[in-house]
Amino acid sequence: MELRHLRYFVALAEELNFGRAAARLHISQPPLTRQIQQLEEIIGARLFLRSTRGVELTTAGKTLLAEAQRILGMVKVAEERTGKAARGQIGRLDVGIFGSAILNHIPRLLLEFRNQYPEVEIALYPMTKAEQTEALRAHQITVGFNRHVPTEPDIVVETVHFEPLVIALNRKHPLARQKSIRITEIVDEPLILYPRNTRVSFAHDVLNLIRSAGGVPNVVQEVTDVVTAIALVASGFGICVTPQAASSLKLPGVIYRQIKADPPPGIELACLYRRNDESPILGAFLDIMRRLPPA
Amino acid sequence: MELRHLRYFVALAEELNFGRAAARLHISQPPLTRQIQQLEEIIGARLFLRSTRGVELTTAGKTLLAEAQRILGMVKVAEERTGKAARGQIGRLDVGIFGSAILNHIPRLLLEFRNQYPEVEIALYPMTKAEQTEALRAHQITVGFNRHVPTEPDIVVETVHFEPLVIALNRKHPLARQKSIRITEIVDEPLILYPRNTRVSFAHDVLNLIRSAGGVPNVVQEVTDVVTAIALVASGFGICVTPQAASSLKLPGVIYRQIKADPPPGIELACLYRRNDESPILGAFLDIMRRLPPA
DNA sequence: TCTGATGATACCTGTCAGGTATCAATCCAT
DNA sequence: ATGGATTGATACCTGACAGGTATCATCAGA
Repeated sequence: MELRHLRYFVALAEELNFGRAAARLHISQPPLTRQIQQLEEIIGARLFLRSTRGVELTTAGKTLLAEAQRILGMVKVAEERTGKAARGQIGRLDVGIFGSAILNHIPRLLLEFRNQYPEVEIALYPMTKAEQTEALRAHQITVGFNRHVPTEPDIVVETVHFEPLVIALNRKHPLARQKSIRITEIVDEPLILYPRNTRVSFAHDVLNLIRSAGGVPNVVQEVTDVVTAIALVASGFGICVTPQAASSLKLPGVIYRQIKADPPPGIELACLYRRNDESPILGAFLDIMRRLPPA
Repeated sequence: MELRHLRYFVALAEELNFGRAAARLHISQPPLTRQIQQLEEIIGARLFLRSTRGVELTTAGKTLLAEAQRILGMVKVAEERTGKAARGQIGRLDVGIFGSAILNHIPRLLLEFRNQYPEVEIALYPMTKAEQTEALRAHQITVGFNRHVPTEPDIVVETVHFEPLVIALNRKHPLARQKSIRITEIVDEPLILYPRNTRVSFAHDVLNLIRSAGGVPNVVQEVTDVVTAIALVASGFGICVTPQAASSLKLPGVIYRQIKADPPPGIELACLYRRNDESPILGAFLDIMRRLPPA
């Protein structure tokens, strides 16, 4: 049996007249007669009762009509869905995220993707950087987000977003009068380090920055969250280096200053995916990611 | 798109190798290559990633695979179901029944039909004889059962079952010594008539029998149910003419005797259906009905 | 009885599915 | 490196068959 048989059958079942059905199918009447006869032979049952003033469905014909309409509908849906899948408009995007990475750029990105591809399901999996690489290789996730930038041959690492670091300091601090501050100017300053006890974070970058400027980090306090860190700055405990996003946290007595350096120190949010991944959903996602304007 | 495309696609998606898939389909490899290319053109999307050591499904291909398998499954089911419908193995049989008619032959018949055609749903509608004819014409029922035998040009009436009438009488009655009794012998006997107040019943037949034998019915009591009638016979009120089925009701002092006549008087259970009804379910039902041995 | 509508049949033709032969690309064993 | 084996793609031919035209048989209705 071929879909042609079903298409012809449905047309005839709806018109109940060979001539009209044939016209609707843009063929002549004899081929339609033959195809219907053939279908009846394939099924092994008479589907129509013919008379000189039209045709009528048999019980078997009525049964097949319902089935045929469902099948033809499914074929249409299958064509559309397959096309959509090819264009990345349906399916699922599995995203590996690394804890705090979700706080900055990513929500906007996912929101934009969801708006443009509403039929793509987005699944988020919190996992470490090592787990992300592994999960990518095992096809458990399609993209991973991470701050770190490792280099693996089969995994592409693409920078999504660069967020400069800023220095938070008390308004009474002498350096507060400057628009921007050099790292060398703060090497001896009492430092509030955040976050603490986290395996990989920009805290390491901050310490390295100071060391490479020839200083010895003078950590007076380690805290787990950025709010506490800034509160300590407000109280005059010391200064704190944070991502720029934290500067939206306005506490009395705290001001934020850019770091004067070339290139400016900052943290990079990177996106990881398989080098040979041809998935149209990934393509669509990367496309949006690359086009998304910075906040 | 044709089912051929889907069949070939599924074979290739499962084998992931043109040569093997072609062998499975009993065709050679080049036509398969061409049909798959054609399908990709119809869908407007690449379905396979080819390499020199086999093929791999794309995202679109994976989507289509699921759809195609469902569609091909449905086609198979549609063929089977249509064939079954043609053979009367699925569908519904709507039966009109007339009150007490259900008590005798019909349960056995319906049970036998259900055993042979378990996938046919049986619906019973109690209705009068007039309603049955009407319901048949309106295609609300497929068969009706009735005691009466009207003659309508478009409705076929077929006798299902003939049940002889028997005479119930007290063991002390003089006629009780005979094996069988003539109608002429009971024309003057006190008669217990049952059922009463029923529009169409064998009670009329009983009265007509007596009248045509030259008697005047001597009705001493009318009762609504057969148990009361037989109880009155046991008490010696009179005799009663009942369908043979009632003789299973054994009360002390009551004996049943056949009626000697040619043809023997009795009641006919008839089956009604539309003369032009070609429904295979009806055909199957009538077939079973005609073959069913008497109780 | 004639007419117009219906579906079926006979026969022709062009398309296309499927065949064979062969190629190009890649991998693997030597 | 290199030849053989394996993969999918291409070129070209052929036969089956879908679809065309012409026509028939049947039957309802005027």
